[in-house]
Amino acid sequence: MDTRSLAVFISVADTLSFSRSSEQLHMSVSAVSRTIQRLEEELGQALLVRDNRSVRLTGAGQEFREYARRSVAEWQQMRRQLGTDKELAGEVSLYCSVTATYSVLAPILEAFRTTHPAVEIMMHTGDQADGISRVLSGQDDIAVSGRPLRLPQRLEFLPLLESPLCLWMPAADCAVRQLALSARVDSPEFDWSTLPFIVPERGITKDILDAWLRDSGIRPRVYAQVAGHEAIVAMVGLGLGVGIAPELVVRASGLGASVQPMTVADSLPPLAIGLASLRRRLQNPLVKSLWDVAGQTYRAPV
Amino acid sequence: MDTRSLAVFISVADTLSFSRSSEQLHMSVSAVSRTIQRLEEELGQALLVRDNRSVRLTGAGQEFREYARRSVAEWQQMRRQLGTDKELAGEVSLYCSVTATYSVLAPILEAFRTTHPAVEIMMHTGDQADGISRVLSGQDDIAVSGRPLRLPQRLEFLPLLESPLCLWMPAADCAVRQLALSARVDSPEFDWSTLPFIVPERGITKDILDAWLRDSGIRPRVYAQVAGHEAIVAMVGLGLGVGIAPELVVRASGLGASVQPMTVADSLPPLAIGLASLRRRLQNPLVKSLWDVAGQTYRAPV
DNA sequence: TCAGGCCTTGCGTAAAACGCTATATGAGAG
DNA sequence: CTCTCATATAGCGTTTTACGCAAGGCCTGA
Repeated sequence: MDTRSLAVFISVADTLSFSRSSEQLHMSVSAVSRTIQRLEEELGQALLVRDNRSVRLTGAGQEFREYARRSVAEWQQMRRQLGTDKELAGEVSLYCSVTATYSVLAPILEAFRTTHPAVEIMMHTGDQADGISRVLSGQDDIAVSGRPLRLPQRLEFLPLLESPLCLWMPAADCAVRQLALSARVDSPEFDWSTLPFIVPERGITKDILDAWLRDSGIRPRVYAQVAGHEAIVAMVGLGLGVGIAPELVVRASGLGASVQPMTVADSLPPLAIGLASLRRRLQNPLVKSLWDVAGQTYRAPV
Repeated sequence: MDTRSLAVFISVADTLSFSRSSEQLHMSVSAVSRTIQRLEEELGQALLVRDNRSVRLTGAGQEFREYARRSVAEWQQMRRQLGTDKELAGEVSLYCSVTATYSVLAPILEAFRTTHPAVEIMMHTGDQADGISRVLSGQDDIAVSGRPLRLPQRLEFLPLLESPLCLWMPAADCAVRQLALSARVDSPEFDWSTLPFIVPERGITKDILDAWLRDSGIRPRVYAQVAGHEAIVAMVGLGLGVGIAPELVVRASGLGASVQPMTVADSLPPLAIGLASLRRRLQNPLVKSLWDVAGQTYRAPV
C-alpha cells in the first residue's frame, strides 16, 4: 500500500468516475482502473461497484475511504512536521541560461531567499538547450527551460511565462538586412535559400524551428549552428544572418537596438518557459519548496 | 510512501543494523540501504546517522519511528477490519497431484473448510511437475509442489513436510528385480547401464534425479520418461524398470506392496514438499488465509 | 440499430526495485 | 602496524512493476 494508491482511491470515491479522476490525477483511465484493482486485491474486498454505467462505493469502500483520508492526512502532517521541525537547509542545484538568471530567476530567488534563508542555491549557467538533459541525468535538480515538445514521464514541467519566438534580422543596414527586406518575407514566393540562417545547435528552440521550417516548406540556408540564444542574437546583431530567439532573450540581452523582428506568414508558436525537474527530485522538500515559490511568484501577479 | 518502506525503517530502527534487518526482512543489505535513502529523500531529513560502525536514530528518526509504527498498525487493523467485516468469500484455485490431494491437502482443507466455509476451492489435479509453472503463469493461486532447486524471487514457498526420495524396484520376481538384486547396488561396481530406468519427464524430482545421477557418475539406461509420480510407481510395480518417487507417493498409492525401495550408496536428498504461490497473489487475503491455515496445520503437530 | 460514454484488458515500453559485486571506512586481533 | 573482519554505500545488469495506448465489451439514449 502506498499513499499514491490511496490518493487515487480517494479521488475516485469523490468523483465516482474513473475518467474524471484520471484527468484530475493526470494519469490514464487504465492506470486508475488498475490502481483500484490492486487495492481491492490487496484488501480482498471490492471497494467500488462498477456496473458499466455508474460507480458507487461498497460498504467496505466507505470504511476504507475514511481510513484513506486519515492516513494521507497523517502522512502529510508528518512530512510537514519533520520539515518545520528543522528549518529547511541544504543545497538546491539549478541550471539556466545567463539570460534566465536575471529575467526569470531573479524574482524567484529574491522571494526564496527571504522565505528559506538557510538553503543554498548552487547555480550553473550555460546553454539553455542543455537544461533538460542535465536534469534528466541528475546533474541538476531544476532547470529553467522551454517546454519540450514531448516531455518524458519522469519529468515535471512548471510553466511560468511565455515569450514570443521570433525571427530576428540585423537592425543596421547590411547585406543580410537588404536580402531580408528585398521582398515580402511573408509571401510564399520569398526565396529563403539566399538568406543566411543562424540556428540553434540543439534544444527546444531547434526542435520548434525545425518543425516550423518543415511545415512551412522552407529549406533554409544554414550559415551557422550556435549554442545559446544569446550568441544567436549577438551574431544577428553583427549582420551575419537572421536567427531565431525568444523575445525575452533579445530584450534582456541589451542588444535590442541592433536587431529587429521579421514578420513571417505562419507565425512561430510562443515559447513556454518554465522549470523542469525530475518527479523523483521533487519529492525532496528543498527542491519542492523552490518549485512552489517559483509557481507562486509567477502565478500571484496573474 | 508505502508500508513496505515503513516496515523496513521500523526494522532498522529496532535492530540499529542494516545487515541484521536485511536478514530479518529477507532482502539484501543494499536494498535496505536504498529503501532508507528513499525515505530520507522523500522526507528531506536524515532519519539515521551511520558512521560506518554504528547506526543510531536522529531526532527526526525517532519521531518518524512513532509515526511509522502507528501507520503500519492502522493499516493492518484496516485490513483485518475489512476482512472480518464481511466473512471471507470467493474462490481460491489450487493445483496439486492426485496423491497430494489426500496425503497433503486433506488435513489442510478439512481445517480450512471449518474456518472459512464460504470460500470455494477450485482444485486442479495433474502432474506435480507442472505446479510451479502453473503458479508462475497465474493459472492457479497455489500449488502443492516440491521445493524447486532455484526458486524465482516472485515465488513464495512454504515447506510443510519432507518425504524421502527413493529408487524403487518391483517387489514381484521378474527380470528387472533380478538385475537390481544381482549385485550390491550400493557398490561402485554396480552396472547401472543394464537396469531400465523410469524417470520423470520434467519437474523437481527430475532435476534432483539428474543432479544426483551426475554427482554419482551414473549413466542410466532410460526406459521411459513418464509424467507423474503415480505413473512411475505403477510402471515399476508392473516390472518395467526401477524408478524414482517420494516415499509418500508410494505409501499413498496403494501399490506399496508391489514395489520395494533400493538402498543406494549416495542416498538421495529428501524432498521438501510444500505450497508455492506468487508473492503477489498472497496479498489477497483469501489466498493468504489458506496459506496460513496450511502452515498452522503442519506446524501445530510438530 | 447505431453512436457514444465508460470501464476493463492485452501488449509493448519505461521506470523502479533488487541482488551481486566492488569499494570505502573503521574496529579489533595478531 | 598490518591484516582481517564487519558494515554501509555505489555501480551495473536483471527482474518486476506500473503506465499508456488501443482494442474490446457493455450499457444507455437517440
